[in-house]
Amino acid sequence: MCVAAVQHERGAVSGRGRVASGQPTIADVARHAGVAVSTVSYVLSGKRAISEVTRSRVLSSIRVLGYHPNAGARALASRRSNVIALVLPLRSGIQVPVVMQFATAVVTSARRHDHDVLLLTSDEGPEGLRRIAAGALVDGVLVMDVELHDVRVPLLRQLGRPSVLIGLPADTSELTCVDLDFHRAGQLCVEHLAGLGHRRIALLGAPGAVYDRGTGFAHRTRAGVIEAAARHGVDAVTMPCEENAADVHHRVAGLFARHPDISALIVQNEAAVAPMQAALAASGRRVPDDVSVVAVCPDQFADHASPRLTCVPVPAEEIGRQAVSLVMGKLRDEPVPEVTLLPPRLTVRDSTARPGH
Amino acid sequence: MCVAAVQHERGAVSGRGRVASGQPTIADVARHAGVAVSTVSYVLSGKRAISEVTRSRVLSSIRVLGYHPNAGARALASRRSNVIALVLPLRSGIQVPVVMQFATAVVTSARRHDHDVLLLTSDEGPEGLRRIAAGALVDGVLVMDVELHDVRVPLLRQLGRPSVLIGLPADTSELTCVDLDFHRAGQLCVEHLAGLGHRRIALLGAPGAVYDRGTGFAHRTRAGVIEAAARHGVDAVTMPCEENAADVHHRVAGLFARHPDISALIVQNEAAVAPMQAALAASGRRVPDDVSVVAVCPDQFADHASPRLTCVPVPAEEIGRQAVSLVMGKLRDEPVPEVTLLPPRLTVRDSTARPGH
DNA sequence: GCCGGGAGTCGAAGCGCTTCGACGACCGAT
DNA sequence: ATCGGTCGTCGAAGCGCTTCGACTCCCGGC
Repeated sequence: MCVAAVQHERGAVSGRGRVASGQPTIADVARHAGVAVSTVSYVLSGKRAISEVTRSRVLSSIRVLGYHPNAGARALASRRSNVIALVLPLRSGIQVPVVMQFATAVVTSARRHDHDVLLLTSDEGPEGLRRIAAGALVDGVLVMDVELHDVRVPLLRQLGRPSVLIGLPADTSELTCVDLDFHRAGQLCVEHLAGLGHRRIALLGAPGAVYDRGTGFAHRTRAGVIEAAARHGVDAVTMPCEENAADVHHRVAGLFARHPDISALIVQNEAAVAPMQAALAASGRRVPDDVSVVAVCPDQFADHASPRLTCVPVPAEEIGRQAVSLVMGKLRDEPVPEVTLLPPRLTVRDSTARPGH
Repeated sequence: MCVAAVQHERGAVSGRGRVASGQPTIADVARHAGVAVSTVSYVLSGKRAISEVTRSRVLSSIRVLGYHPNAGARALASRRSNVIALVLPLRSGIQVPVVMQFATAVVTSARRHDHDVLLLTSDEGPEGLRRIAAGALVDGVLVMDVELHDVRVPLLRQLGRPSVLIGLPADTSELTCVDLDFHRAGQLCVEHLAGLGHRRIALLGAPGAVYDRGTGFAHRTRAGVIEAAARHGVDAVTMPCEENAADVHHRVAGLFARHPDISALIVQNEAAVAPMQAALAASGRRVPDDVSVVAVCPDQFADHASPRLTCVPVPAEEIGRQAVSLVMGKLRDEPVPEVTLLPPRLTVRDSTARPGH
């Protein structure tokens, strides 16, 4: 009906001369549909009852005009940006594919909750978090690669915005954390190997730097391995392991020199798997005939290796999904558990067997 | 001076009863510093001259109150969100570490330009782009993993927001694109090998799916290899290559069965490097004594392999930085080149040598 | 026939910021 | 003295949206 008027008003008399953005606004939609601005808003948000006839008229106007609500205006008025921050690590010792899977899962899940994801790297440090949160750019924060005594933890506590940590700091009070139960994962590996009859095993863990900075998952896996080994009467040697072929070779060689009777390896470092296989082959040991191998790594990776690896998959996608739904819960003021530990499971493939044939 | 008044007004008489957010606003800063709101704004933006004494008074009030400008309000008023979108691929055949490096570089560079990064995955498709851009959530868009005939390209052309593509579509008119000069990279590999005296070489390329969907870099590398091979009188066989050990083994075996005299391999698929080394070792061929290997992959990866690989690094960081500074240029309305191709360079390491000793 | 109450809609008041025009003060040039 | 011009500052008008009353119908219960 009054499309012409709309055009006229926007074209000629818009504001005090500022350039119009070209995008239709909610007012344009209201005019086009012959309703009040607030009605359009309620159609979109569903926060008040709207008659079916009005609703569909508004929706069709929206479609006709190609209207998309302005994010800034919406954030300002509603105090919700519909964006969550994802803080990713980018330093050494991270498992790139795991991080990537995780990020992907977070973005996908966030979209399902009608949120977008703002990407931060942890090297901006606490200041970046504060900027983002205090400026109301994001409604909530997901932090990955949390250390036992992470400097960001106190900040998160008093930030006034929902946050979820991926990984466990030493003190989880007043926080929300998700992670794989790495302690249990370590146990599972040992139990599997012990069940097969192995009596002397080794854990090739994460790079040294990861232990040093107190990243929880590395410590917890090691603890699980040691604990279960003791419980099953298995001898377990553990050592960190860098991500390059040279160090892996060196470690493996040294390991068998000192403990020739080791019959199984647990590998936590995905990047170490291939070099380790090479090293074993070079020393004339076959998998699984001479040495069994269990990996803690993405399932797909283990499946593509040769031989296919028995592994405890890191369910990056599941963790990502959980993390998102936990922040969303907190955004709705629902109570959420302080710590969510996902149960690991062990997938048996071709790299483990009874020792000594 | 009037801190008490501030407290009082915000505490008791704030608005019509809506809860105050707790964050200080620009009005609080203005009051605290005893100046007008606009003056604070100009101190922050530098868009008008402000006396030194006023400026420092305002800045100190900002520090005292812990003021952070509200992103939504700023975006609304200035029509700038100071956020750029980064569209990442998450499908098969992508080189995860490269993507990660790239994302990292983008975030870091964006921060240097006072922008944040919103992460999108390409599986939301064009609709996601439209939503983000039309809703003014972002000022500009970076799109990775562009195909030759990408559906998003027409959309980007008419989006009304600056965008930069990483990778080259078939038609680059009215666009801005950055990429490594993969054609030249292919040539470089061949030239290096030809210079060493190799006469029969093979390219183990990207996974088949990557060629099929017309991702530029794979085609361009292959073209460069073929072209340079012809020019140097070298026989070149090219074939796609999946990312799992089984396919690599199979490819390598088949290759040498058909062409026993091949003395050098070019590998484009980072994930194929390790399995390929294993396959060569299994067939009793040593690198570089029996077969030379050149990889197109991240430098760090090549340096950590054993033997250390001669390679043409993919300068993900550099591309990321370039992409960001190109969008920033476009945001400032500066003219930018349509296509930016970064020159590749070849790093000689231990995996290439003259053929037949 | 009257009242209470839900359903459906509207108008207007912000949300916190940027930016434009205006204005006083002060300068040097006429 | 007078005029024009900077410099520094202020006030106010939005930016496009959400949300809170308030208002009008209309229906059922008594």
